[in-house]
Amino acid sequence: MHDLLFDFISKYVSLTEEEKKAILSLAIFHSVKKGTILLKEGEKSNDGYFVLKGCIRTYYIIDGDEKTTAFYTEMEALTPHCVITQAPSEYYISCVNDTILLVSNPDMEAETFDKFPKFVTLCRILAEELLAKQQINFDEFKTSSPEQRYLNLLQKRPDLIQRVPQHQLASYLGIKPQSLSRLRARISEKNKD
Amino acid sequence: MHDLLFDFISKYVSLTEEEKKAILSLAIFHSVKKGTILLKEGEKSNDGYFVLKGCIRTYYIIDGDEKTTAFYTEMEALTPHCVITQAPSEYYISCVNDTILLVSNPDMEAETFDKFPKFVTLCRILAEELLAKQQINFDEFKTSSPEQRYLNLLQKRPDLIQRVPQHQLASYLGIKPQSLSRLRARISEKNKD
DNA sequence: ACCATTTCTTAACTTAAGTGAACGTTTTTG
DNA sequence: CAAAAACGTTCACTTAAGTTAAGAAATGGT
Repeated sequence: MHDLLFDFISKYVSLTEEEKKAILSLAIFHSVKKGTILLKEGEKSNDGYFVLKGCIRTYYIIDGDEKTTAFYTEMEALTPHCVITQAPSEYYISCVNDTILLVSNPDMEAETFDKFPKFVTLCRILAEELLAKQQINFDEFKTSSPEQRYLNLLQKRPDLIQRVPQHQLASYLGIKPQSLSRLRARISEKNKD
Repeated sequence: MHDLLFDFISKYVSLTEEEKKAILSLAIFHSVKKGTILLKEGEKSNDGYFVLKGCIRTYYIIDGDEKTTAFYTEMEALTPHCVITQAPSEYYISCVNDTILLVSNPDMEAETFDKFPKFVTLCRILAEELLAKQQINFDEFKTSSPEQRYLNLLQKRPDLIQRVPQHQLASYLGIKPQSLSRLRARISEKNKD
């Protein structure tokens, strides 16, 4: 499990043994059961998450129903908006499957940043890279139809379609569950020919 | 013009006079005319942009027509995806209005980061903050209809509706120019009562 | 193994966005 | 200044998503 983490980090900066130890001494690993809610709307929290195994999602409750807006799987990081703004959260975070997480918080980070400036650079690069990736995602979303978005997801993250319930996928694609059902029927109708 | 920049930075970290001088000696200010193309699809570039005054946009050309996906106005930064990936750009960047830009590149940044570690922290915080803001934007986009998105824009960035042509706004809202026209007519019809 | 709940699909109907075309208006530019 | 190009609106028609409701299938808990 630790190797997964260090292999990932080594893509960005090289760590000494001392630095690896520092991470392990500070990092808090959590095993979380499917369905567990990590953060609720209205709550304040300082926890950031890094997914080592499994899948978590963010969702809103609007007019009584859930709108899932993002999924985070292996080697993806989520710093909730409320950690940045120090305001109550606008959304929920919960576990789609049994998940192993690394949980961080700003105090712990500040300490590490002081001792090992390299980590500031690591976080800067990660954040910049995520930002660019996120922008491309958003661009693709804006410039394509629900059907194209679904086909695109099928290509790029087929794992999600396996492990995530349809109604959660639907709002992720920006449509209603019934529309996703219909859209899938339409596609498999086309593929019959 | 410099004051604008330093006022902005001072929200995140405090700079000594020496550090301010370092920025000014490295920073390259550019005045750019409306319509100028800063980056074309297929080109490689290492330039990042920080908008001091005016407005720039990113757009794709898909099936022969422009799809505008983002606008950057005063005190907003854009690091093009191709700077991160070192691959040819997928999109164009051009000036919506006459604009004053601060242009940076990784070499220059690396030098500054060495001399003043404080700038690494500044960039980390900015990137993390932008990432969180961007996520909320994306969430709002996914969970609302074109009409809601337009009304939302009217509230949050009324300046854009003033200075940006309708057909650019339309793709930014994820719809066709004709649909935006109709949608606006629908809204003003409602407001007559 | 059974019941309750949640999830997924289907269908009929409504609403809004996409499409193609026409037309008036504004802006550009030679 | 005049012609051309770009832009915005409107309209009729097509296509796909939203809505409401019902029932089938899968899942979970005891």
